[in-house]
Amino acid sequence: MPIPRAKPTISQVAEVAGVSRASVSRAFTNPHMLGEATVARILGVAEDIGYVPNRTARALSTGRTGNVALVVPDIANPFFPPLIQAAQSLADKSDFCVFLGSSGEDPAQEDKLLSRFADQVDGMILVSSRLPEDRIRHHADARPLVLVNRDVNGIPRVLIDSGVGVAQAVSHLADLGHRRIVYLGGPSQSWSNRQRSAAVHKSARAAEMVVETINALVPTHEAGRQAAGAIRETGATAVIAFDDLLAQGVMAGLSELGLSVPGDLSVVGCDDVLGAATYPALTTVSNRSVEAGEQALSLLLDHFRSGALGDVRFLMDTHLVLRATTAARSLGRQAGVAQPVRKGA
Amino acid sequence: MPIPRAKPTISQVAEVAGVSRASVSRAFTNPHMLGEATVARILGVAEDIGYVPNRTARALSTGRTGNVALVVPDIANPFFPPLIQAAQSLADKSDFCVFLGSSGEDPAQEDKLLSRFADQVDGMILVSSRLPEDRIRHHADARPLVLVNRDVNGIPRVLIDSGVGVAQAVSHLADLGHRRIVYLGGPSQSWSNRQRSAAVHKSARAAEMVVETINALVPTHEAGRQAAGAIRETGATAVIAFDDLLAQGVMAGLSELGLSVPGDLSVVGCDDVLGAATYPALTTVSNRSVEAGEQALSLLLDHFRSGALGDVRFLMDTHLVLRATTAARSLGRQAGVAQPVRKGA
DNA sequence: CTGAAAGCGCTAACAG
DNA sequence: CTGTTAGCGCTTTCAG
Repeated sequence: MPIPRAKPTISQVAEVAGVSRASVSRAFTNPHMLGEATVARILGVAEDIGYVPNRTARALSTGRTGNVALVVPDIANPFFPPLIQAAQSLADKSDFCVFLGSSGEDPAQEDKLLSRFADQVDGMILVSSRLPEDRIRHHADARPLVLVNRDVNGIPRVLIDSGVGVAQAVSHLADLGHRRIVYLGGPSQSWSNRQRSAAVHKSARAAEMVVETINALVPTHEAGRQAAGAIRETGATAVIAFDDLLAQGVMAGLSELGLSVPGDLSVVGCDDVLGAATYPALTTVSNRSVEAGEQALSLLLDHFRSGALGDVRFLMDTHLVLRATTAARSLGRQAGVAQPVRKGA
Repeated sequence: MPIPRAKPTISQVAEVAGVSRASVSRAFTNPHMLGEATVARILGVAEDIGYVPNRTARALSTGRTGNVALVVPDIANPFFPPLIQAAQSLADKSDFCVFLGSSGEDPAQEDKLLSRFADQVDGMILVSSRLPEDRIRHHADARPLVLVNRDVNGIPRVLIDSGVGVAQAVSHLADLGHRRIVYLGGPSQSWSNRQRSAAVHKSARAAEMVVETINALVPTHEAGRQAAGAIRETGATAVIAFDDLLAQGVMAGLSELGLSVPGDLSVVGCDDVLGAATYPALTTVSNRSVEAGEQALSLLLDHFRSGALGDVRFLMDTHLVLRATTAARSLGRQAGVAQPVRKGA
C-alpha cells in the first residue's frame, strides 16, 4: 500500500484507475451514471490512495457548500447549547458542517458574522436575533435564512411561544393571592422578551393585578442579582423574570438582602434551563429549545431540496413547571412600597 | 446608486473601475502594491456595487481558508461553552470563522467530524478528545492541530492541571477527618479524568486515606444521581467527583436517599461551572476554560503565521474553591460499609 | 506600479 | 456509459 505524500487529487485517481477525471467525479456524486464495475474500481483506487473530494473546490464549482451557519447571542447562556447541539447533530446526519457565531448580544457583531459566513454557507439560522428587521431582510435576501424566536413576516421562523406558559404563571400567582408583581425584563431587542412582557401584562390585567417592569438589559445571573434591590423597593410580592439566569440572580440578590424565597417573595423564571439546580428549585416556564433547533435546521434542509418554502411560521407552546419558588402571598409584605434601601440595577 | 442584481464579482469591479482583475484582487490583499489613487478608486467602486471577495474562491486559490474547527465532546456540558465562546471571540478578531463540532462523547463521531472539516480549515482545536492517540496523530498530520486537555507528545497542547486543585481537595478532606473517600470517575478516555484520578489516589495515599473508585462513564447530572446508591454502599464519608455535573447529580441522589450534604457526606466537584448555583454551594476545583480556549486559538494563529511551533505544552494550574459542601467527618458514618440498599450506576 | 495568463480541484454540459 | 471542454472567482507568477 503506497503511502500518499501530498493530498491526493482527482487527477491521480483518474490516472491510476485509467478513467477521466469526470468519471471519478461522477463515481462520487452520481454513481448511477456509471457502470457498476467502473464505480467499484474508482472507489477502490480512491480508497487506496486516500483520496477524498475537496469540499472547497466542489463548492466553488457547484455553488453549494454543504455548510450552514448558526448565530446566537451568547453561547454561554445555557438556553442555547442544547439548541446548538440539536441543530449540529441533525446537520451531521446530512453531512453538513456548521459554522457557529456568538454575537455577544451585539447587533453590529451579529451583522459582521453573517456577512463573513454568507458566501461559505448554503443557509443560516439566526437565533434570538437582536438585529433590526431591515438587516435581517437584507441577509435573508443573500441566503436562505431561518429565524428562531424572532418573528419577521415572510421569513421562515420557529417560535417558542412562552406566552402561554407565562400566562399560566401569572394566574398561578393570582391564585396564591399576589396582587402586585414585577416583570424583570430581558434584552429590549429580544422578541421573546417582548412576547413575555406582553403576556405578563395582559394576564395580569385580566386578573386585576398590578405589574411593575424593571429592565435588566443583559440576561445574566449578575444582572438579576443587582436587580434585587429595585425589586424589593416596588413592594411587589412576586417576580417573573425574563429567564432562569435572571431569576437565579434575583434569588441570590434577595437572599443577600435577607429576604427569603418563597417566604417573602415568590419568583418564577423562564426557559427551564437550570433544572432543579437552584435552591429552592425554581418554578419556571418550560422550553423546547432542542426541538426548536431541530426544526430550524430541518426547515433549512427542506429549503435546500425543494427550493423556497414560503412563509412558514412554526409555533411551539410551553407550560408552567411548578417547583418550589412560589407560595401564597406573605402577609407581612402586602402593605405597599417598602423603604428605599439601596439602588437597584 | 445602482442596486446590484446578482452577487457582484471581481470582474465587474474591474470593469467599472477600469482596471484589471488582478488589480482589484491586489487592492484587497496587497494594497501597498498599488498606487494610492488606484486603491481608493477600486475600493470605492467595490463599495458602491457591494462587492466583497468570495472566501471560497480565495481559499481554493491560496490554500488558506480563513476557517478553524473546534471539536468538543458535548456542547451541552457547561464546561465547554465558555471555552468555545472565548475561542470564537478571538477568532473573530482575526477574521476567522469557526466550525463547531460536538461528538457526543463518541470517538467515531469525532473522527468523522475531523475528516469533514479537514479540507475546509487552516487548523483545528480538539478539546478533551476521546480519540486514540494514533487517530489524533493522523489528523494532526493533515492539518495544524492543537489539543486542549489531552496530552500527546509532539502536538501543541494546552492543559488545565486540575491535579493541584484536586490534591488540595484531598488534603482539605483529610484535615476534616475523613479517612475513606470515593472518587467518582468520568469518561475513561478523558485525559482530565485520568489526571484527576491519579491526583486523588496519590494525595490520598500520602494522607493515609483509602479511596474507592466508582465510574460514571458519562459526566452528567443523571449519571451522578444514579451513582449515589453505590457511593453510600462504600461507607465512605466524602466523595470527589470528576466534575460539577456529576457532583450535583450525586447531591440530588444522596438527598433522595435521605442523606444530607455535608452532614452525612462531604462532596467536592471539579471545574467550577455551576458557580454557587447548587444548594448547598458546591466546593469545587477552579477551572480556566476561558483562558484555555484563548490560548488554544492563539497557538493556532501563531502557527499560521510562523510556520510550525514545536512541542508546546501549556500548563495552567488550578486551586480548591471552598464553599459549603464539605464538613468534618460525621461520626455516625465512620463505622464502615452500610447495608446494600439499591444498585448504583 | 499594472496587465495577461495560468491555474487551485472540482463539476457540468455537450458530444460520442 | 464515458471522455472532452469549459469554467466557478480568485490569486499569482511573469512580463512590461
